[in-house]
Amino acid sequence: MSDLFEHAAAVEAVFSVLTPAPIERALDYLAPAETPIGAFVEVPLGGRSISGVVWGPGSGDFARDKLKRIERVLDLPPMRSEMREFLSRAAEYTITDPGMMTRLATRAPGLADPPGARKIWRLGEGRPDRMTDARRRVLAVMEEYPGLGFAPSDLCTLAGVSAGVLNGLAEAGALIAAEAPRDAPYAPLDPDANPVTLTDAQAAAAEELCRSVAGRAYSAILLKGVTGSGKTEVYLEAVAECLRQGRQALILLPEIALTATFLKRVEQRFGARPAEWHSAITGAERRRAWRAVSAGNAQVVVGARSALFLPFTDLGLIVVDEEHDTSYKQEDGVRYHARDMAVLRASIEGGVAMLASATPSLESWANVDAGKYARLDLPERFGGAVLPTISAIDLRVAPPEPGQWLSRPVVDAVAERVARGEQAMLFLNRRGYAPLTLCRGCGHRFGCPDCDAWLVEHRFRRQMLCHQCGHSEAAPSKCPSCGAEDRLAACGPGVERLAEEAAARFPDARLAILSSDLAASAAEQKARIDAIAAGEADIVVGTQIVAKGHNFPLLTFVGVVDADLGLQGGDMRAAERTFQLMRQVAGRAGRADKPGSAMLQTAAPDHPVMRAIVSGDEEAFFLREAEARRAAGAPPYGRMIGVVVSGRDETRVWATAVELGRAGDRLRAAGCQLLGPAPAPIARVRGLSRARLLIKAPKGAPVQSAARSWREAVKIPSGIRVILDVDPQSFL
DNA sequence: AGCACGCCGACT
DNA sequence: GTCGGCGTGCTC
Repeated sequence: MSDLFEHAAAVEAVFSVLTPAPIERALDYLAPAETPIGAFVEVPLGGRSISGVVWGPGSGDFARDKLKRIERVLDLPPMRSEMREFLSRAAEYTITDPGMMTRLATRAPGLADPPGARKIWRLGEGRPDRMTDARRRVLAVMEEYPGLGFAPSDLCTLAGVSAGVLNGLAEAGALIAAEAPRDAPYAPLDPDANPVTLTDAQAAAAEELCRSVAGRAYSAILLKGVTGSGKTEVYLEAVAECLRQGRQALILLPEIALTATFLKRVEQRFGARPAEWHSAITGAERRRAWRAVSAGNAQVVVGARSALFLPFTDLGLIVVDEEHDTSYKQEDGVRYHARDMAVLRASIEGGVAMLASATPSLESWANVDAGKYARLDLPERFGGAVLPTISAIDLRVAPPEPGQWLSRPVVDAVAERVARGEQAMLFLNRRGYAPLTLCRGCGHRFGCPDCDAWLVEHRFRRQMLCHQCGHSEAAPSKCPSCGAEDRLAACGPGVERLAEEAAARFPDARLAILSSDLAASAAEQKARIDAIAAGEADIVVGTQIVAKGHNFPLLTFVGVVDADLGLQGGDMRAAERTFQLMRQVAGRAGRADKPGSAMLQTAAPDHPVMRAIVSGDEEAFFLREAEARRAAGAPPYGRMIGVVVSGRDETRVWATAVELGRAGDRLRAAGCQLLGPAPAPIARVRGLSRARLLIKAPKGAPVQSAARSWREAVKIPSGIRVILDVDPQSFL
């Protein structure tokens, strides 16, 4: 009898399970019929056991008698349908396998472990008979934090001992094993803990944002505020409203380095520390955050782009801070753009996507123009400060002296600031001493042996470096081709050479150079920046690392040595990137009581970018750029898929026109439009090669399989990577 | 992604 | 004669 009942209870059904493997579709498995859709499970696959998510009812296209059984259902809340839809659509859009996308959503350690207690060590009364150095170190750590318990692994790390030492101490009673609750809860955040006083402009913007959040429905808003306008205070008001609504909020930051100070700010505003999520947090913290988000107990998460894949239960707001920042584009592994995925997720969750920036991306300008995003402006700098005045210096009219790079007006401006005891900055976005070295005897040019770039001389390091592939060699004393000595000529400037010129021009000024390769560590870099901010330099010579984040309160002048630099090289985004970089760099100059100024040395002052930077009419500029993109079918107006091919091999012919043509025909047959440049150059690539096939594909086109067949057709040799490059589009 | 199967070079 | 390189293909 009871046997019969048990059989009746164990009715099995077929489910499709998505595994974190690059398989195009979910696989069918048997499981008890009552297994919930979305359940986190373990399944057998290819002889081993891996995690998976029950994606839906079985497809039925695999013989039922060949199906394997789900091994285990994990003790976790099932993945919500919104999350499954998000992952499916994100995978579809980025042309990755849904399993690989799901992998991003299940990356937390110990998810399969039962919730419960974990073992910790506490300090006991006993002491071992024999005291060793290692034992002393352990006890010293314990005594430094009296009353605290330590996880075994943490204690080992802190004391620099192996696990055996702890066991010895435990035997002597010096350490006592105890249990601590796993995953301590996050302290509740109070939206009204520490309200800040806002300016009228801030208050008006905050009110509008709060209205959107209170609407509990999808919307996307571009919050445009110049540097120093107090964007953060404003969007934290929206976070406060989200808390009042009882919904979760996610704040994305482009760089991990920014999270520590940001967390303090949030803690200050809401009275408790929010959850933190990025690649640098510990395993325990990761597990804690994932579980708390999943249970709805983490109200606010501050994190990097990967935080988009956390299992929120009710996500009411996603803030994308510095939305134009290129680090939101994930380039390795699964490729996605966090800004666009944030908008997608908000639209599925019924929440608000808030994109904040002083220099919005072209995509966001275009989406505002198309009515897809609302726009809110914070026009003033906090405290009534004004933006620096920006002017262009026509290098054809005011050329620097031969062998020099600074024009008269820039030299005069620097001299004036230095004389007044203020700080001046010279900006050149090129590392090293000179971008090209050649022999005046025989004309030999120093090129990279591994790729097709020139070697850049780095005089401080006494090396020749390839900025493309990283190759380095010692700086030469004579020409390797003709053997001539003293005939090597450095062509063009890098920051090091610029610093040399500045030192010669201003021998009494204190000079500082900021370049990513001149600091041994991140800590040293920060120390250098802090020293400059504190006034320990009169003239700062720097590359683009000066453009981001760091504040230089004494700086009142910025001279851009070569404003045209970024416009070379046919990058689709060259103009908008130049605009953003110039505005960010120029924006470093000036403060509330002392307006700054910036000069851009350019050979093309009539170029639309230069005119836009000088006039400040960025909306018109970006919309014109967007129009050009529309004409080319480029993002954000067409889904653009590039097949990027790169490798380091010496490769002969491995992509022929015929083979490309076949793949091309398939794509054209599917309604795709192939845009140049076609990857024909691949056929004659030497060294590190990059070629790009741009495809404008209509929705639903079989791009994935076409790209695969292309890859198969061209018989790409080993060592060559083929990746699909997906550019952003707007959702809805 | 893993992992097994499978076909060509340098070794006990 | 094998060990082992990683190219190709499959996983319910």
